[in-house]
Amino acid sequence: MILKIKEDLKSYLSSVPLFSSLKETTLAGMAQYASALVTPKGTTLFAPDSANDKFYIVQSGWIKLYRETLSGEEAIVDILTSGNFFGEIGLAGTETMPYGAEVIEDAHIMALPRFLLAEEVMRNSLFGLAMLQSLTRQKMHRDMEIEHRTVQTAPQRIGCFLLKLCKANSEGKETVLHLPYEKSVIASRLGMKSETFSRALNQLRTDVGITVKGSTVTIHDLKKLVDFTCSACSSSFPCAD
Amino acid sequence: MILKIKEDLKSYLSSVPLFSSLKETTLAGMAQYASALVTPKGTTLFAPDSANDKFYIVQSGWIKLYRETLSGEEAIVDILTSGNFFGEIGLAGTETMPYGAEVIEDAHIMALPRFLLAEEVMRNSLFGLAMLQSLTRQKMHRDMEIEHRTVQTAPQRIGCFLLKLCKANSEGKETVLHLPYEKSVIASRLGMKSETFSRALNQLRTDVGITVKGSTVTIHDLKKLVDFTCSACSSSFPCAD
DNA sequence: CGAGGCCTTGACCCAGCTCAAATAAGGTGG
DNA sequence: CCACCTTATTTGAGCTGGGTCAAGGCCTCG
Repeated sequence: MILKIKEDLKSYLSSVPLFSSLKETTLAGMAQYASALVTPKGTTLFAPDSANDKFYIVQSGWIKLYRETLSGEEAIVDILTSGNFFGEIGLAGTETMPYGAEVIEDAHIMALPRFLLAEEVMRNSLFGLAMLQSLTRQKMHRDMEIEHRTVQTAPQRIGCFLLKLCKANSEGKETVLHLPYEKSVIASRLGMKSETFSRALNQLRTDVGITVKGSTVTIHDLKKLVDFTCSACSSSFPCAD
Repeated sequence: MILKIKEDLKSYLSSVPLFSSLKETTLAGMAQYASALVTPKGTTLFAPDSANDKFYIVQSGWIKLYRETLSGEEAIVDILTSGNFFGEIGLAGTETMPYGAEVIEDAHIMALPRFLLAEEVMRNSLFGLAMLQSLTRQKMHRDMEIEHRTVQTAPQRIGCFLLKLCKANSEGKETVLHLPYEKSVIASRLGMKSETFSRALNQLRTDVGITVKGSTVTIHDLKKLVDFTCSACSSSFPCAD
């Protein structure tokens, strides 16, 4: 399922914000070791608790990071897309990944051996700082996540998810957007079952006026949605992402 | 409520694991700017969303980090004790803290201006790496937290909490331990109401044989507790903390 | 056109929440 | 050290959001 293609890895790497402080020669060195993966939906990059010494950067598509219990229950930890990275966990000395990674929408991914990162952190403190900032921000998102799951209802969590999707084009009375991956995955990402997701979406439809047709959602009154959603959150729309 | 005492700040700083890579002179420099706070239970160090430019290291006692919604609901993000730190969030450029910090058991805390950290990260990449590892691990804990709240029942979450408390002295058939802070805070930390906590603790008493007297808990059969608790988790006791 | 995946709906259940009241546990001043 | 007040914890009763189980509906792809 995993193809490797050789093209201009270096130029891609240089376009990744995280790597903006890297010198040309460093990027070239990394490109030597990097591989580009073209992975179709359904590909498992690695299983939970498997050994792994790579660092991944998502170029396009969607990747799900998840943990699962002995009894087979799954908790989605995060869902990543273009520009996001994962696998940095090994920096803390862990040899195995505490989560698994699966492609949920056809993706292009770049993989680097992790030792390159550690080396670069030691050599280039600007890069270290960039990593630090990124992780700090990620940790904060987890905190938000925990808050959301504690204080928000299912329809509110969905509202929050929709709002994040339309951040960019928040102007105009009517916003049309596209759910980026399967509803059942969104449900699980938001910590609910898909039946609940379905019903909660209906509730949003009648209560705050959105229209759902397949994976297309139209928000007719943004303000109404914001009021409904953010009333049970510590930060309000447009919130720190 | 906050007293400043001048004593040997530097020697304390040098004993903090996070700072193990710092040179004597650096530590001395930091000590110049550091202040030691003696804070009684109930002290608010800073409110959610307040501006703050400090980095805190807990020497003793317990600190609660929390977020709260407009309607006054509170979600506890983390509870910290000796050796833990917080306030690093500013490294990511945020000027305000997305959470508040309150002392929940009399504490000694060290505060440093945050710019010292940023400086040191730039100067000393070993320190940068240490921060990075620490944050990586913290992020992973958040992931665990999210998993726990999704897949574990209330009694299981309590079991998990108890197991963490007796990690150190896990030998011996009978383990006696002390709840480190108020039950209502533990409840909230575990994402449940205190009524639920109380009932769930009773359930643990009858189902896995523990004894509760005030804030003292006796575990009569560790294995039984582990079996009960960890069956709905991706990692088993003694799990990566 | 048929098979297999998603998604939705209905019926019912239950863990955990809410409201209210009774107890316990500290903490304070005398 | 005691009486008193305040705050934490426990318990009871009843409710409900979201889960479970099972049956269709719908869409995609071979």
